[in-house]
Amino acid sequence: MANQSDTKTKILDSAEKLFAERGFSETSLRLITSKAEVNLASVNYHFGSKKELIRAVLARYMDVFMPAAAAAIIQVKQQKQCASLDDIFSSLVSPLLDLNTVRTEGTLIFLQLLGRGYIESQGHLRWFITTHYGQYLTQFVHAVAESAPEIPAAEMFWRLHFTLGTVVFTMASADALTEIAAADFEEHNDIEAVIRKVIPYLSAGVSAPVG
Amino acid sequence: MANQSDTKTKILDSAEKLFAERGFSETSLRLITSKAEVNLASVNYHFGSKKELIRAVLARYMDVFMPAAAAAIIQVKQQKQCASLDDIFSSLVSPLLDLNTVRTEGTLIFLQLLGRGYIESQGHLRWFITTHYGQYLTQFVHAVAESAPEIPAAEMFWRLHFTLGTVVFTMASADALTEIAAADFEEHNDIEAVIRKVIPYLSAGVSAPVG
DNA sequence: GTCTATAGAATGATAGAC
DNA sequence: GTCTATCATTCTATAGAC
Repeated sequence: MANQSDTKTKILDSAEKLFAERGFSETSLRLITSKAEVNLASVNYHFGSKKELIRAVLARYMDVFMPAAAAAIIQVKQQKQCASLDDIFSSLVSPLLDLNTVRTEGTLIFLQLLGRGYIESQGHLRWFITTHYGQYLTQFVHAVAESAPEIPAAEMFWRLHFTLGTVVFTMASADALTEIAAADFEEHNDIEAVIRKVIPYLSAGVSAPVG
Repeated sequence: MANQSDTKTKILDSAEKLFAERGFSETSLRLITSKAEVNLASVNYHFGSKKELIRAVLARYMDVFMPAAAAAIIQVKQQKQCASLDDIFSSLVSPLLDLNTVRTEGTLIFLQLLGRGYIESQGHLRWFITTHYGQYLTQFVHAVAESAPEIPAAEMFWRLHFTLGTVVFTMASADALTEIAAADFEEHNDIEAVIRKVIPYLSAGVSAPVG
């Protein structure tokens, strides 16, 4: 009991980093436990299975981010009666960057995990996210729809998924991209700089004239 | 020798489908050969290894698509002296859809493979693409940059990667998304419809005012 | 709660007969 | 060029001692 949460946390810390970098199926429990310096069997003792470990890793971020994001959106809608798309997207920057204070590289890891989960999973993660955090997602969709009332709902459905794709893919390759940008353009971007770059792109895309 | 290309083709046909659906590492050689109704050992006989099979699958599409895309861009630039971003992106639609005539679901499979390759690979596929098809990529980047001269080169680098992310992510989840759209909005989209939907989003994003 | 040891299943790859 | 048989490795998961 003494070191329970210590071992559990060591596993989570080690796992989230490796999952974000290499993907879920490319990361073995052996790698996780050796980096965490705990015994292989402890994963199954504390989490039951690899699948449940994956969900626990994601939940630790979602439980922090989702309520914070919801509060930020409510706040921006109170301050401006007609919040723009840029306002809505920008309001998410603080909750995202606050994840860096919770854990080293928290923002990057969270977004990479989200991307991996969306693309890799055969459904169990998508199901986990929508059933556990569906209320927040609905709230976000409504806020965006309000800010771009000229876009029909069906079109908005597609554009929000385009947006998710842009963010998730960018974050999954963020390390490689910042490296190339540094070499080719002598730009030195951290995660916040990348987020700030992507927002104008997203806003313009979501509110583009309907073909 | 008699059935050489027959077996080789059966393997490629079976592999590309499975790779696109499930990803590379989630697809075993056993699954590929059993669906292709060939012997397990034939993969290593014809391709040498799983890695080389993956490259061969991608190359079969790239060798068709890349020259066609290059020709389409040259053509649109000849017809209009000031081709817009929309013109450039739209010129790629035909080469993409022509892949459907080469193979059933060719367009979707190609784009899904591209996305999987970009995200999953630890470098060998990215290296393969840039060394074998780098000339085409450079040409494409130049064409886009010409059509949006107000965007600085470094910013354009980022926006083109945002664009790539949007496209490959959308295609990787295209099946799920069209299903949801059909259920929720009674929209029935094929791959061409999805491509036509994404182009305005991309054009607006790439040419968005620089923050 | 943590450890060793191992079961049990799956994988990529290959040797060698035909 | 195709087959069977198998090797060597890796993986998740668990039983049982401490």
